Amino acid sequence: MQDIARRLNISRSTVSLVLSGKSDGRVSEAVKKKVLQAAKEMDYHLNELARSLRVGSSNLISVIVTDISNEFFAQMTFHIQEAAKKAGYLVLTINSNENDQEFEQMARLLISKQVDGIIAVPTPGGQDSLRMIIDQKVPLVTVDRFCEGVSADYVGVDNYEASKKAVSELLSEGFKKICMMRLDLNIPPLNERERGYIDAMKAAGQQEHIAIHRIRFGEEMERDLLVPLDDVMATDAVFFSSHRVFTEAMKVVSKVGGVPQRQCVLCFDDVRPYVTGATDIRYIEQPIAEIAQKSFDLLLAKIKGEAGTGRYIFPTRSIDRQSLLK
Amino acid sequence: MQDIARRLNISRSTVSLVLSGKSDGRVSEAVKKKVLQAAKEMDYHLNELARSLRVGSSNLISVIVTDISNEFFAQMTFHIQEAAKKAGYLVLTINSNENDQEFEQMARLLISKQVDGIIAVPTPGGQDSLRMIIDQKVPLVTVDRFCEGVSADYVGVDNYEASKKAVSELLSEGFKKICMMRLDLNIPPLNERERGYIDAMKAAGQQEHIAIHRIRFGEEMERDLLVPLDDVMATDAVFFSSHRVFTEAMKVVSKVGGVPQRQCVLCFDDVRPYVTGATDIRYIEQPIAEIAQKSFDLLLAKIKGEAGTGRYIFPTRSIDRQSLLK
DNA sequence: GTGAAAGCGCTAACAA
DNA sequence: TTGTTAGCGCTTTCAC
Repeated sequence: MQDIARRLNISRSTVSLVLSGKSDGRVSEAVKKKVLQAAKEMDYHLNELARSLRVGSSNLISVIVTDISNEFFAQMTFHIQEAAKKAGYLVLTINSNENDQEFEQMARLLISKQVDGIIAVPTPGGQDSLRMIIDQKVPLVTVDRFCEGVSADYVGVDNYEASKKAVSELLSEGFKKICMMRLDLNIPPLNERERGYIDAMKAAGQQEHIAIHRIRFGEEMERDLLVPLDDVMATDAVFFSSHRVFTEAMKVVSKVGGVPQRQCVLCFDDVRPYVTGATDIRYIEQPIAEIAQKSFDLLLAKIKGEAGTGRYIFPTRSIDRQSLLK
Repeated sequence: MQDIARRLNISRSTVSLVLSGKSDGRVSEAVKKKVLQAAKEMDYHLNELARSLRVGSSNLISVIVTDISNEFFAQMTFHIQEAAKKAGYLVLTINSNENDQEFEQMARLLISKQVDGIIAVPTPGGQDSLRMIIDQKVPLVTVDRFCEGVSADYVGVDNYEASKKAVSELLSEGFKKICMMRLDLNIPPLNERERGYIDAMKAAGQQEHIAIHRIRFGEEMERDLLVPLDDVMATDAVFFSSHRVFTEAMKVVSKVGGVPQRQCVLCFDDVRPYVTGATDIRYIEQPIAEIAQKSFDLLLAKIKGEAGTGRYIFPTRSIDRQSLLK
């Protein structure tokens, strides 16, 4: 900047004025043109770091998910990024790996980096980290998992009702023995989905068929999937409480020849691409794009200083065979 | 920092020394302890922006993919992020949406943000943007797609050989009429995979059965998939040139009852979770984790000033029915 | 072992 | 319309 000022025999502030687009009428057109010209010739790129330091905002936000390679979070992140791009923000994506310590450590690092805001999927015991973020006056929006006792915005769906409804539909179609497979993570959405399943089964008088298989995430995953396999194969239908457990289960099942034909599969989150054969697969759809957009809008409002804290629940849709075929 | 210095009646430089861990023997233990204590009490977070400005490195890198919601790129990004985390870097993820202008614009923004390096999946016509990055002396590693005429590191696989081999295997098993479905993007990996398919068909004397369906990405996708559907259904096997075209095709096929049982499906990239039923599904596996790790290692070496430019080709594996079952 | 002072590249109030 | 100046929060050399 100094360089281009010297070259044109003008001062740095004039150059700054032009380059940051605040020259409306304050700088003559002639000078303006010369500055722009010189900047292009020298392939000059403004140092945003210095600008951020000076003006006190980095135009950086962060999205902390448990694992970006999880399809649901990957899609959510994509939509947040596109919204952020339009508003002039870049996004740092972080994986917490479901780990409280990692979450906390990364949150501290982000605060150090002076991010303007954070959209986070809380880890199971992450209340303290969330509170720390709020204490540091960094705008925060939580998404997907509601965190009790933390006064941050929340965006998500009604997991209980969605599960209950979908399982009830299965029951009323004649699938009686329905078991559930869920990850062994103590997080609200999975717990809610389990409650929904249980209540649906009870309401249909099928309480003796309630069977919930908890799958540990990580090393033990394959074993945990294999152990109850015979029981699972013997049911009328299987309710997978999330995309991740479904895909992992399918990898295992593929080794024993796939899902039995008469069996119905219900899953939380879009599994349409998995409908390759005769298997009756259905799913509960969350409006990911809307959730992402809302999360970003809320964050932006918070950054701008507007906003009060709230909870935003989006509707889900049960996609059954019929919906799939039309 | 000033605050904590004042509170302890010492100078800012001493505080800085302690907090940045450069106090080895230069600061007394007593003072050190007091500083650390005070920092904790005041919930002090170092301003990395200022540090970056001063020392001239941001500890930020960026990964530019076409679309983070694409499973292959999501996984690649995950592994890069974990590698970066270990090395003390945070990563800005960007979607180019296969668009040269967006890529260029984002690259400029990243340079402004003073990122220490960029790992990029080039867009079809992105040579100029890549050259610009190199001219600005920002370390650059390209991945997945080789970009002719740009002297940047490249990490990827041998798409031609992998396709040729997998298609040949299918042919030798008796699947004769094999068609290929690919996205209508003019990018090296897809072109190479097509060449591999064609050469395999020719080598087996099946040139009259060569049929390549180009699917446009975006709005027209569903239509492009629907139009050749009857022809595709009539083949012995379908070779999908990428994960994305496969999943999109499956969404469409699910509406007409799924893949015919006698038909075999071959796909580039891991589709194991899709093996839900009787369909014979196979795939070509890229070692994503290794590719990601290598990309980051190369970038880090470049950042550290070591490194010469090179191409790194990783081996693929054909996963057939047998491998799937063991 | 500790402090004073300069400066990273930029912006913004104020002066000219 | 343009220039001068101070300072964002940190690191680092050099003197004490």
